[in-house]
Amino acid sequence: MDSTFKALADPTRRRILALLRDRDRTAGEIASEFPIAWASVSHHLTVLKSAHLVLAERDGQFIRYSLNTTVFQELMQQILDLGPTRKRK
Amino acid sequence: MDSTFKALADPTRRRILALLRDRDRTAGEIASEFPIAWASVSHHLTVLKSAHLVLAERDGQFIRYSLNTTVFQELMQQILDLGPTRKRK
DNA sequence: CTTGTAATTAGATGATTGCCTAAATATCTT
DNA sequence: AAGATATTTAGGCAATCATCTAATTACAAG
Repeated sequence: MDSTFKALADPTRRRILALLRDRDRTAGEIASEFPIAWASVSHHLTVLKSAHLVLAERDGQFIRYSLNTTVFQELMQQILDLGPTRKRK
Repeated sequence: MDSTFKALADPTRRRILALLRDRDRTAGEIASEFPIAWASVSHHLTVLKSAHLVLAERDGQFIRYSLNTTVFQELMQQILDLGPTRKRK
């Protein structure tokens, strides 16, 4: 889970996730939302991919990114485990 | 919220939160759980404090740390906002 | 008010991170 | 096959981070 939290530590990466929340997007669509070089965005996408927070799929000339919904479930559980102790069984 | 996510990015800090989940502890109690220098743990505690994830209170000679429960609520909401779109109202 | 214990702050160092430009790879179009 | 577009990979640089040792602050107890 280390890579997941590390991936979320960067604001650009969190904004990428927010973009993907509504609909899937190509790498270019994502990159054009940021004032940094495409290569840098590509790097961020690699980090998110390694953390399994997003999925990448080639679509012809493009690469389409989407949220990996299942990992968000696990992440939620992790955060719950960090938080204050719940009512005991 | 940047500082919150950054604070969670380090495994030692997440373990500190886990320790505080069950009960409050002094800085020394926390530090003795880790193989690193007390000064390093103190630094981690400062990061957690800056992120408002923990609260510190002096208790005589000691400083007692506890979880800041309210921030965990907000954090949960943040994670929810990053995740896949929920059914629209 | 001096000594001991708890904890933080200061300053330094090596590792990681985020960014860049340039080059490479993959696909589509002609 | 050659050219155009989409995206990633490579190599480098400055900033941030986790850690260390040493010095400092805060309180307690003689």
